[in-house]
Amino acid sequence: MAPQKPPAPPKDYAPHRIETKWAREWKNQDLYRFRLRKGVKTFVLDTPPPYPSGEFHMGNALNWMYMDFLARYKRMRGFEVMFPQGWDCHGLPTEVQVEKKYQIRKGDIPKAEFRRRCIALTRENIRNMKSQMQRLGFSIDWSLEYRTMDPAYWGRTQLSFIKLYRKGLIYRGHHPVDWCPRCQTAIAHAEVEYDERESVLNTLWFKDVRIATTRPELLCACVAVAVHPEDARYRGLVGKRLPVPLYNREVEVIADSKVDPGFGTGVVMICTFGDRTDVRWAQQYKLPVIQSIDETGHMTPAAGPYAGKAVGEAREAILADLEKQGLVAAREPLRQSVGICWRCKTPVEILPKAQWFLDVTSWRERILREAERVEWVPEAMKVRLRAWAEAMEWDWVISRQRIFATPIPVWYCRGCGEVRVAGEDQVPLADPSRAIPRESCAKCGKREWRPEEDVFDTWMDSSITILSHSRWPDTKSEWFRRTFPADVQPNGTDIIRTWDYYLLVRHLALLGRAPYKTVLINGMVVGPDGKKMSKSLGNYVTPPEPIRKHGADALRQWAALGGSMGSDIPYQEKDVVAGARFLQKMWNILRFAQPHIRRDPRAPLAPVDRWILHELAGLVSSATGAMEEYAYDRALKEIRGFAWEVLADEYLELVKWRLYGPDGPGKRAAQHTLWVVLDALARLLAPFTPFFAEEMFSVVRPGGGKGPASQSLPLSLRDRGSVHRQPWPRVEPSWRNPRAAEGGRVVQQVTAELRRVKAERGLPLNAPLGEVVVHAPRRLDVAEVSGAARSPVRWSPRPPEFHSRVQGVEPLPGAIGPLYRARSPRVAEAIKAMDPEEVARLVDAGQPIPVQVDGETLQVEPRCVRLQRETLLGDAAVEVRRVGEVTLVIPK
RNA sequence: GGGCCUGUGGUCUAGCGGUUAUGACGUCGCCUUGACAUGGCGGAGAUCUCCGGUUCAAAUCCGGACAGGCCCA
Repeated sequence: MAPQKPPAPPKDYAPHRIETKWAREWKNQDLYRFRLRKGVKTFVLDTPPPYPSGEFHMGNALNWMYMDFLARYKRMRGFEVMFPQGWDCHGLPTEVQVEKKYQIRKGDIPKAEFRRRCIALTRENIRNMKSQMQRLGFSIDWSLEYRTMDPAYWGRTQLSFIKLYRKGLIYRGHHPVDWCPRCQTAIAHAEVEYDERESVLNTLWFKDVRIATTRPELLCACVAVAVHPEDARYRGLVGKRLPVPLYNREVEVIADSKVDPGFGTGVVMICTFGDRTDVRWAQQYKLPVIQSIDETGHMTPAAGPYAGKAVGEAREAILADLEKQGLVAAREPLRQSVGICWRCKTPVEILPKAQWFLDVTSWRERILREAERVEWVPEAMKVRLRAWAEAMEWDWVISRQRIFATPIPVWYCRGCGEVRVAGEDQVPLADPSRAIPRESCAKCGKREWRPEEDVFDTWMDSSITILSHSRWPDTKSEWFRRTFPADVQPNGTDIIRTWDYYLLVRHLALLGRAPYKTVLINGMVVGPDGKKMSKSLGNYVTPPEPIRKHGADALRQWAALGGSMGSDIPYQEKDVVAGARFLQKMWNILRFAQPHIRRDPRAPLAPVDRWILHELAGLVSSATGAMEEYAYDRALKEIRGFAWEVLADEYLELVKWRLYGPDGPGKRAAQHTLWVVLDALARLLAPFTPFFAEEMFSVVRPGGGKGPASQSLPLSLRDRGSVHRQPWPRVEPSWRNPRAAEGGRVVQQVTAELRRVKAERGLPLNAPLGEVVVHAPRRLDVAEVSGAARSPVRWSPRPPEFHSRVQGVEPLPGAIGPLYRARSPRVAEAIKAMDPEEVARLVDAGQPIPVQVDGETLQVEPRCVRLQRETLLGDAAVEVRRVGEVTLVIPK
């Protein structure tokens, strides 16, 4: 069959058609499958599993786009890349969604049924999010997909619990915990948010002492009163006992320097527990603990007549009674920050509860030391983790009172309360109540066991993701050795104190080593107004909208160019539009080039060909450097700049005359050079605009990996190979040729200048100018300039026939400073004061310039100055232009 | 209240010891030239938040002030 050219591409780039086409092809090819291969280095990303809320938001998108740039780049650099994807399924938000959807409370139906509904909803949400992720073109290996709600996954959560328990790092204890009365569960310190709320500061009479409190309902739990030890007003008070109003009790007055004498009256009551300071004081002074609030946020019998009332009601009732007895001295509004539940925004209470804990406080130093050894990008983010780890004063509460979560595999002896933890061979254990041990209690001999009803904190699941995909606990296998620890842990600034911290703690406890080598931290997406994106502010945009309007490749460019790694990125549609325009420009370049490109390595290159290859070499090395530093903004900016300004605006204009001209060495050189440049560009663009790059690659190499362009029928992706399986461009030695490149650069500069002259004269680009005389010290490729400018050109080595006058001398601080240090300003002044003609004479002769400074004569080297020359017109019939060392004379 | 980060043309942003201070969007003028008017050429527009200091030299380093953001209390 005769060779046949592929049909000409349509005029407008249609991102949807192209992107969906390649997405489909890639899916069929299983392009991103991770395999262990002999002699091929692995590169592992441990990706944070998103919570399947049903919506993949812009912040997720930014995070994953960074991961994808990295994964694609590393793959092209020859690594076998593991880019897994998982889902952090368990958790309160899903329980709340299910309650809403079915109009029930979770206690209304059997737990197993409730769980089934949670699973069904999660599946649906995952489906939605997954399709959004696929539309963005992430090179995820979906065969590694995991869900924390699958037994294969949460079995590992249980196994890790068992192992840590045996190591003595997990214990059950009776500790104050943060408790959400609405969700009726303990929550971790990291799950407590703070919110400024309006409340009332009440000043109450404790006999003749006034005490300020925002929570009078805690009077029944008041166990002491505290003042600052140096507060002169209360010196006599310390050690005395004061009666608690309404309750027939007396408490001691203690002195502690943590009391702020400026707050209220300088006297505070200590209640178990109003806040974290109360917890500290109760421990320090061994105060009794009175639990006044129950799990549902109602007063306990300890509150006496107020028992059973909700906290808010109790507060009002107590205040009313205090007023009646004249015990309220003052009431004033107060703005204070209140700890609230991250999920439902209900103020949290601190309650003493029996819970499971993971020890993190006793080996804090070790955690800090390991964090120090990890590479943080950007570096400053390390401080956040360190500060968080240092401030950790409570152990991590790992038990929760929820339904949709991993069960804690434990039973308690009904006789003596002895704890029995499941054996490693019993996991995954779906329901401890259906697997009651048959053995009798080793301690008391009784054979009745009460199953644990609590479940694990979701972070217990999600902080072992990497163990799931490195197939722990089989730590001996090659698979494990080559996939653990992860090379990069990418995530946002917002989850450093949770995700990065828990991952570190967990793996240090379990395996004695950090689970990642590098932590890559991205900033948050903010709205166009610079504020955090939120639905209530009306600046909330989700990826499908810009994708529908401009395509995924355009949105990906916004992510890459938005700013440097770690900085917050404003979402602005105009940036996405700019990305779409770039692709349209590239598309036009490609449409122009397609009939011309042809691989022909033996064609003798012209100076401009040398020049663009030299520029390409510079682009490849700086883009590579930027990619290595995760500086995606810099890399893409340079690639785009090269394609638009160097290739399209300059090179194409320079070689059109050759490409349109008759066949010959010059034409073939241009065809080949164009092919080389486009082939490299397709690969450079691949990490950022994977869909477009694939399309471009299919145009550049329709006939397969090495084959020349436009010489055979287009092959399928399978036969040709994907651009995403190609090596990242490297600088070919033949591209580096500074001397030849310099000749080409002069041609480019001269031609650009002539183009400017035409533009200024209102002439079309292809209009002739009349004979142009180019005065240049080095021989010039006249044919090239002449061809590109469509004008006769003559080269003359002699300086032009006009006189050039030296206008001034500019001292160069960069050369003078290091040589003359403190005298530099005076040296520069003295040079400026000299006769420019005289300086020019010396400089032209290559002789040092004698400069008088501080009564001394310095011999200043010519390289310390730059001459400013002015060319004088001989007669008015010509226009004179200077470009570097070159002078152009153009007929008017 | 504490820690960290950031203040660069109208807007967003790069640069982080000697640059004519980058680019994008916007803006103004000229130009339909055989890939592209979603384009080309040219222009206007920045005392690099302010005040001190270090240095021959500071947008860049140090201190302080002011403003914003994030995280924590």
